[in-house]
Amino acid sequence: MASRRHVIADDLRAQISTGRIKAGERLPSETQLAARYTVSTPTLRSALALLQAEGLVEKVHGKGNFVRRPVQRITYRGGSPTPPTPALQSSIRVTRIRARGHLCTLLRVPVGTPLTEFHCLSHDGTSPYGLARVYIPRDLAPAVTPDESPWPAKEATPLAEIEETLCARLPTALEAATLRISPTLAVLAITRVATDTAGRVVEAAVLAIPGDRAEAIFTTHHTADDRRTEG
Amino acid sequence: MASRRHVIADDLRAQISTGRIKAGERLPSETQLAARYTVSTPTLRSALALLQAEGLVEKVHGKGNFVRRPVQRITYRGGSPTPPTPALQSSIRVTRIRARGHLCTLLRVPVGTPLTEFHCLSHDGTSPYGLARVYIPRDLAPAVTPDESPWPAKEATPLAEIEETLCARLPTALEAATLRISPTLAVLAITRVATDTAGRVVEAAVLAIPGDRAEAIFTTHHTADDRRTEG
DNA sequence: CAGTGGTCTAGACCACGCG
DNA sequence: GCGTGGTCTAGACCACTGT
Repeated sequence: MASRRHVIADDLRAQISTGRIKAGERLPSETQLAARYTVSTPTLRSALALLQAEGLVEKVHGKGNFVRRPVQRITYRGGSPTPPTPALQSSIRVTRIRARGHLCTLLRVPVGTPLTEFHCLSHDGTSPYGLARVYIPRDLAPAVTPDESPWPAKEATPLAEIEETLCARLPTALEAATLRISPTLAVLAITRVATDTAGRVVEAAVLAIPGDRAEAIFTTHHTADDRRTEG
Repeated sequence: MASRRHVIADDLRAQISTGRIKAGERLPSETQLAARYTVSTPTLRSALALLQAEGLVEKVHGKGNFVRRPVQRITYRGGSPTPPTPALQSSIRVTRIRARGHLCTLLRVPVGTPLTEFHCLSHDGTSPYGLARVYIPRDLAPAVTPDESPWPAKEATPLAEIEETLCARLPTALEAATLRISPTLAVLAITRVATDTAGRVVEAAVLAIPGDRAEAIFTTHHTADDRRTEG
């Protein structure tokens, strides 16, 4: 029942949580740990893989295994048209692209429609923790440049509805690399589509947040007359 | 860049998606596959582990590796006090427990408060796919028995607000076993807390849905005066 | 360069499912 | 009992990071 790797993982987890191995610190090398626990290196590595999947340990090739700092939890608040984490450092890259494939479905536009893409990576100090790709039809966001407010004002088109679809999935190779997480650590993926009163999609956003530090909160108010709209 | 396991996984994935290996079918044994791809068994197993994590293949000890049937996607609709998947077979177990630990925080009740627990496992035919644990203070759900409607009527206490918190995490050992998913496949975890107009928590639910087949949708309607009702 | 993790091998033995 | 997957070993060699 209790395989060696679980015993080792439990022991290391305990050492981390009790502070015997502090956050940010490097673990002994895999060879040393394997010797200490008298197991082969593949076995020890599989134990570390468990801690990786939990987001507790980060492996850095050529350097070692490091205890991850207890990251502050990222809270995504649903129902808001504004960026998920407004008061955050983030590097934004703006590109002009044309709609194709899945984006056409999301934005309900024909293939080739000019779009503005915001590729946004949120940081907390050195560690990245949020990846957002926002797509806006260019005719609705006329002249957005990196110098201006990166999040285009939407007052011009009154917002009618925001639909957010969430799922848990493994990160793509690109997402794992960008967010510096293990490819085995699931991300919380949020697809947000905002439509205006005319039924046009004014914004589609695809967000990926590491599962170990993200949570999304949705609050639904029910009025006294029990108007059960929604779904 | 392209490690052997990825090449093998890509090949098997292609064979599955093109239908050369059909859903429900058993793959050749790991020994056979290892021979076919001229790799060692651990390498082949690590390739299968990738497909497992994607939810494409299910391993059954002593029997073999099976291609999972393309499960219909489970859609959880946010903002509703009713069970997430109403028209579904589900086995419900009702227990009377007393609040402790995390439940006290969730339900905002002191330790020892009598609760009714609904342990609910939703099925689609033979395969389980949703695990829900619903907790209700017993004084608010006076006489609920398995024979009655399992979901207590809430008309007595007008609902004011529902807060749903979502995160992506690995399943607990119990969840993985109950849902028959690999422990490496993330679940979408939803914690739903419903409060009535008096501010009391009338229901707290903890749901776990396999990440490969679940998505949660939240719709937010914005009225002209930008009043943030729910959805 | 030395030290680290990344990948892979060719076996071994154990645990499970089924006839 | 036999075939299956589950776990583990004791190495090997490659790739990356620092000095």
